[in-house]
Amino acid sequence: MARGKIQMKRIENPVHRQVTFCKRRAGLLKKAKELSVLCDAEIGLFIFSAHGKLYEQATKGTMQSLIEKYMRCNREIPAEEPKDKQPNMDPKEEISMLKHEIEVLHKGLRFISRGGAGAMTLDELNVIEKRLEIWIDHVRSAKMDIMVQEIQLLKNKEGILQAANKHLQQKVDEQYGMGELAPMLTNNIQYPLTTNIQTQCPLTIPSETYLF
Amino acid sequence: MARGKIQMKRIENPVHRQVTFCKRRAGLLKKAKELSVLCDAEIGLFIFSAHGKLYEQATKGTMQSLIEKYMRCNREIPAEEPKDKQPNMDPKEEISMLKHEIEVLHKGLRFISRGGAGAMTLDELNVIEKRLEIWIDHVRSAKMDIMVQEIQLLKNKEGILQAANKHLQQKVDEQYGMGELAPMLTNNIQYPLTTNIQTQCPLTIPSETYLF
DNA sequence: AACTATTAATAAAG
DNA sequence: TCTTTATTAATAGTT
Repeated sequence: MARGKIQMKRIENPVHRQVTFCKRRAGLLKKAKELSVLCDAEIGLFIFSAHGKLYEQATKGTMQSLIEKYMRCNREIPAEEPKDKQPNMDPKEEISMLKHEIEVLHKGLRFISRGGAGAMTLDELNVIEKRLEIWIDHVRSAKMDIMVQEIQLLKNKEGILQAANKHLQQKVDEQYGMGELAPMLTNNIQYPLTTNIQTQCPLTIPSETYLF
Repeated sequence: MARGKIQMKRIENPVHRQVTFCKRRAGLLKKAKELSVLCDAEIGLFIFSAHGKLYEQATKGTMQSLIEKYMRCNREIPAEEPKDKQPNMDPKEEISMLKHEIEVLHKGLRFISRGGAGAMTLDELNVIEKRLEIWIDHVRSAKMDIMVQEIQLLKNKEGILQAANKHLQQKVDEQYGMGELAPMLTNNIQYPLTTNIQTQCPLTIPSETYLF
């Protein structure tokens, strides 16, 4: 537009590039403003320099509100509203429930925000979300394994005890039947079953203690 | 810039305004592109016409990613947790408010499960992430409760069986001791313990099946 | 930064 | 709307 035309490609000379950036940036912001004023349009414009510095212009309101409007426009299907499971409920109880739900939520948010200091991209958040799920899975998996193991142990004990019990009951029955029938088995078999079993579980699993 | 200069105010003639909007919009988008190319800048530009139609341009990547970058740059003050502004509030209004908050979270979840095709802000995604954790917690809580219950049940069974076993063992010992000592107890007590206990667990808990 | 020769954008008209 | 055209605005290269 002056003293000769230029090629539409990256200006290699850094000084020229910086100067042009300043000039054209100003021009672009100005034109955005003009378009907004002249034609009653809402315009959001942000420019990141090559070094990452931000220049912005939001006509009619804040950039935030414009971005929200932009988001709304880009959303196709609003999807249906989730209905209440229990339509009729005590209002106080309902408030309490909802508050608790939100409170827990905020607690979690604080946790995250303390760790993941501030700014993250969608991809980063996706990764973290996956990580969280994986972490939760790992902890849960470990706990599940332990609990399954414990359940199996208890079942085994139960089986052994029942077997022992059966034998003993049989013996008792035999003893009571001695009046009519001669005893068939008198070999004194030792049942160590009642002595070696530990009632105590290796783990306590309080129902209110979870991951965090 | 042609055939006379114009005042920098809204063009009242609708036809003129529309024409100018078309022309200047094209010009602005073009200049944004040029600045981006020439100076290696990232530019996000969106224009809403007076009637709400959206025109946009995002150089170097998607508008979504640019908005995220913008959000990051603007994230100096994280803003405090929104406390309850009005401690005493109309219950119905409060319920409505809280429900709305939760509804937003549900909306976000739907977004995620659909595959993240739509557009969301970083904050919305953060909320969703928290929501996922809460849901995982709820499901886990329910499963934990069931398992704890089951373990308790098994422990109880074990106790009963051990008690029965002990009694039976005692009886057996007494029977064997009859040769030297007269039987002390001959009342035929029935032990229903070995018959009523169900070995089958009400739930199967495979260690590889988790929440999703 | 300021200047200025040129080019680019565009207001008004067709 | 699209094209043309007269004019202004933007700006590349220079100081």
